Amino acid sequence: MDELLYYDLKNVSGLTPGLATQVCREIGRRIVAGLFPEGQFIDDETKLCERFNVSKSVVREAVKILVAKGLLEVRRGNGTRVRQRASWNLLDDDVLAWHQGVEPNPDFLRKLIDVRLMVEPNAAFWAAGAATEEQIKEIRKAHNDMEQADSIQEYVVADAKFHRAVLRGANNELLTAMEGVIFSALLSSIKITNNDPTDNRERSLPLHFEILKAIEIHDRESAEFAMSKHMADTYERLSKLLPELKSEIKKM
Amino acid sequence: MDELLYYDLKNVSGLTPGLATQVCREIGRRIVAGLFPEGQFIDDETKLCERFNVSKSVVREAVKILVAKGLLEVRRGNGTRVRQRASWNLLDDDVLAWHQGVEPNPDFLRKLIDVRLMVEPNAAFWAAGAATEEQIKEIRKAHNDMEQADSIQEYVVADAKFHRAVLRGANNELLTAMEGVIFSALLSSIKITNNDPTDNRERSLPLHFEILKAIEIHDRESAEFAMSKHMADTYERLSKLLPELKSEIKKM
DNA sequence: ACAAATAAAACATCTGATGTTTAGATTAGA
DNA sequence: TCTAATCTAAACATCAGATGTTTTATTTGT
Repeated sequence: MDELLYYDLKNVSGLTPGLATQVCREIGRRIVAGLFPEGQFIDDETKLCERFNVSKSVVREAVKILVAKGLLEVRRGNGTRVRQRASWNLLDDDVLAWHQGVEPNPDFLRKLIDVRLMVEPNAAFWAAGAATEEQIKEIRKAHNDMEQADSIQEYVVADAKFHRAVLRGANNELLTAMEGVIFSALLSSIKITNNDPTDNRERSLPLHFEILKAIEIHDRESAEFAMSKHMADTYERLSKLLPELKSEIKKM
Repeated sequence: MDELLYYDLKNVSGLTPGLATQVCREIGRRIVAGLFPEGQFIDDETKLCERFNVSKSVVREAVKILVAKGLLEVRRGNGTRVRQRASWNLLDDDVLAWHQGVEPNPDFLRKLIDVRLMVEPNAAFWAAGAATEEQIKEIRKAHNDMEQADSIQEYVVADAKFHRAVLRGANNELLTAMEGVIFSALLSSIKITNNDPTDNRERSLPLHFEILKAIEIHDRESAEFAMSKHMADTYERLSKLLPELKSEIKKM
C-alpha cells in the first residue's frame, strides 16, 4: 500500500507504534475510505474493544486521536459519530496518508493539484530568495537522485524529495507543514501516470533542472516561472489520462 | 484571551470539553509559548497527574492528542519530550489557536501573512468561478456585517467571516482547511493595528466591496486582483507599525 | 395529552495491578 | 584496565473493573 511510502517520506520513526495508534489508523482508514459514512455513529467503546480485542483505555486513546484530527465527534451519553468531511483536518499527515489507501478520487486529486499549483511556484520564489547553501545542496541532491534513479519507485521518491527540499528552502514552517499535500498529490498522480507509455523522465527532468538552476542563482522570478511551467506540464500530462480532471488552470 | 475568539470563529461546539482536553490545552499552550523548550523532556505521567490533579488515563489521553498534533514525542521507557517546531502540525486549529495566547511574534506573523498573500488571491479567483448563490450570499452578509459593526471586535469578526466565506466559496476542502491561518494572521494583526489612529474601515471596506462585486459577477481575474490589492494594503499598513515585518511582497 | 419520574445506554474518570522497554549502573572476566 | 554481560530503576503500555454523569427514550401519573 502506498500509505507506507507516504509515511516513509515523512519519516515518522519517532513515534511508538502501540495499540492505540494501530486502532486509530484502522478506524481512520475506514472513515476516509467511506466505509463509515459521514454523520453515522460508529460502534460504542465496548463493541470496539471486542472488535479489536483491546482494552477500553486503548480504544479511548485511539478515539481521542481521531477527534483531534477532526474525523470523529464524541458526545457523552450519546455516542461517537463521524464528522462531516468539511470538518476533517485534511492537511493532517495521517489523514492525507489514509487517503493513499483508497482508489484516488479524481475530484479530490484535482483539488490537491490546485493547491500544488498555488503553493509550489510561490515556494520556489521564496526558496530562491531565502534558501541556505545547505538547503540548496539538498535540492541538488534530490535532482541528482532523480537522474540516477533505476526504477519508477526510486524516481518518484527523489521527485518528492526535490519538492520537499524546495518547500523547506522557502524557510516558512507553515509552508513546510503543507508537504503532505504535495506528497499526496504526487503519489496519487503516479498511480495514474504509471501506465503512461511516454517517458516521464524525458519531460520532467529538464524542468526540474531549470528550477534548481534558478534557485541556485537566487533568481526568484525565474524559479517561480520554472516551477509554474513544471506544474502546468504535470497537470497537462495527467489530464490527458484522466479527462474528469478539468482544473481551472490559471495564468502563466 | 484571543484564543477564545479564535475558537468562536471555528465554532467548535461539537466537542465535549472533558478533562483530557483541558490538560491537553494547558500543556499545548505552554509548549507553544516556549515554556517547554524544543527537545526538552516534560514531566512524566505520574508528575503530570499530581500537577493537574487528574488520573493517569486523563493525562495519557491528553498526551496522545498532543502527539497527534506533532507537539510531543513519546518514547516508551524513556519519557516524553517536546518535538522540534518544524515537526508541529502548525496548520492544526488548536496549535494555531494556542499561538493566540502569546505575544505575536513578528517573524511568525510575517510567515502567516506570506501564506495569506499566497492563498487568498487564489481563493478569490476560484470563488468567483465556483461559488454557489448560497455561498455568495454568505460573503455579502459578512460584508454587510462589516458595514454595520459598532465595535472593533465586531468589525474583526465580520472581517474574518468575510474571508472565511470567500475561502469556502472556492469549493476546495483543502483550502477551507487553511481557514485557521487566515484567522490567526487576522487576530495577530489586529493586536498591532488596534492602536492605529487611522480608521481601519475607511480604507478596507471599499476593498472588500470590490472583492464581493467581482465574485458576484463571476469575474475571476478581477476578484483575484481585488484581493491582491487588499492583501497589499493590509501588509503595508501593518509594516508601517511593525518595521521588523519585511516580507518579500511580490507581483501585483 | 402532557409532564414528571424512571431506566437504559454510553461516555468520563479513577484506581491499582501487571507487563515491556530503555538507559544507566554494576559487575565479572580477560 | 577495558569490555561485555547482567541487573535495576524509571517510565511508558495495557488491562480490568468500579463508579459517576449525561443523554435519550420510556414509563407513569394526572
